[in-house]
Amino acid sequence: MPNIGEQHANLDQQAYTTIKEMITDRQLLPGEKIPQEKLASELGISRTPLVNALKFLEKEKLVEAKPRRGYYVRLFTPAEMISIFELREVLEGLAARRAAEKISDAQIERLKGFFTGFSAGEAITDTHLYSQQDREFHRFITDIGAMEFLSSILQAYNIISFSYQVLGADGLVRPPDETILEHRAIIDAISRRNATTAEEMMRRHFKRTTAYIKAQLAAEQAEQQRAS
Amino acid sequence: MPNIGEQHANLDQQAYTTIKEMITDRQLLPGEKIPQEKLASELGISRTPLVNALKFLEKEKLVEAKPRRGYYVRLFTPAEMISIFELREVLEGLAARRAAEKISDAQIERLKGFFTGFSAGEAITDTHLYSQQDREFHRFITDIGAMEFLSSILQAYNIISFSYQVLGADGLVRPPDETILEHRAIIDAISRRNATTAEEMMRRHFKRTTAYIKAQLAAEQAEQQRAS
DNA sequence: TAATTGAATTTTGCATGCAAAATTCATTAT
DNA sequence: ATAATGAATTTTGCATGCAAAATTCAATTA
Repeated sequence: MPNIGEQHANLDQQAYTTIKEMITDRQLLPGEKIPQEKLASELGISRTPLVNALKFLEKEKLVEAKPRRGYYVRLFTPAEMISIFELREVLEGLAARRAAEKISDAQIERLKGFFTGFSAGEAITDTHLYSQQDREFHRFITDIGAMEFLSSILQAYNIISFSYQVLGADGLVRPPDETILEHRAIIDAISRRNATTAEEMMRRHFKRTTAYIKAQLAAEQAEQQRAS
Repeated sequence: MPNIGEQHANLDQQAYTTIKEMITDRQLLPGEKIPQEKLASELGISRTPLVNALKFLEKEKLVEAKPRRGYYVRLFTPAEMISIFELREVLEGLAARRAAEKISDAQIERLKGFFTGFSAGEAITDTHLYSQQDREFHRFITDIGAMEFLSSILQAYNIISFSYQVLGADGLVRPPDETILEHRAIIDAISRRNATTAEEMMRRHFKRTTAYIKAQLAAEQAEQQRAS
């Protein structure tokens, strides 16, 4: 579900998607100035749709406009990273609640299929696969539970994908052995169509992640203090 | 806190604000086509910033773009109206929780000043005043509690102001005698800096409003059914 | 009279032009 | 050598131009 010009392939949308990818793929780095003329000609378009795309990305906080000085790729602050997870807590909590209310039998089967590759007692070694399933899992639930506005908020603010900026190389915030139990609890609650518990479990999942990030940031700061 | 080009008065922002007001003030009516050339010259600007503003409003769902056919003022569907209140439930719930954690002594005094004009036992007759305080009340709490992203989401999606489309002439969804107790419970929880209760009370407040709207819509539909 | 066709007009989507602001770079002064 | 000045260049913010698409409207036909 694209979030600006729906489907009709206009150049704004095209530029928007491309630049967004360039930022997520780290082709454009935080702090870097975005060269309008250059990028436009690279994309084979004029400055007009390029600038439109940048204006959208500005609203999503992916770039920063410095008036009369151009657009710069933005770096999220620790406070913002925490905010993103606090928002995901309540928004995905809502999505989980609604998913439990709306889910079909077929979708329950697919939901139960997540994380089956990882057996209960054993330590999880394939963190790459786990990370991938993690994202798909959250997306699956929000796709089912999200109604008007919710999905576009989660997408427009790039909350889901950009949450993954605090992550380790494997693309995970917390170790899989810790999160898999929470994921299973969410799957269980939604499968039983228990809306209240589903929301509760999703929120608990994010609360723990938020706490983890806060602790990590505190540790980092202490480290920096010590180094100076 | 404006939500596009921060403060530096650019024409995009100016057009954005003006059109938004024209929609809220019902100078532009739902379904109506927005005449670009005409509006631009009325605002004394060219089509460029005007169209930019429309693109932003499209993302906020206030207008709808029909490719190659122009922009139209949008009408919210009943399903969307309900979604808006469900989102406010979780978002303002989060804001209330954070407000309880962050609020200063001076702010507590101001918070306690809300709805003091309405005495406990008596029926509320000045619905206009109540409606105004209602909005200010919610805004006060979100201003205190909102962190990065939250305020811009609440604003960008126009959730607060546009929730007031289902309203009666007085600008209220539910009768004041019903909501004032809930408002007082929220004030109380935040003043006691009880974050959990504050969130709980705010959510309960919205849950009831959502239920009320759903009931009203169901009644309206039954009415229409009967008429045909 | 109502429906159909097509030419004239309007409007959209995007590129380009242009002045004002910002930046760069060479020159001069300290 | 570093700092200060200002001219040349680049870049931004917005208006305007233009082709393609859509709409309007008059003329024609059924």
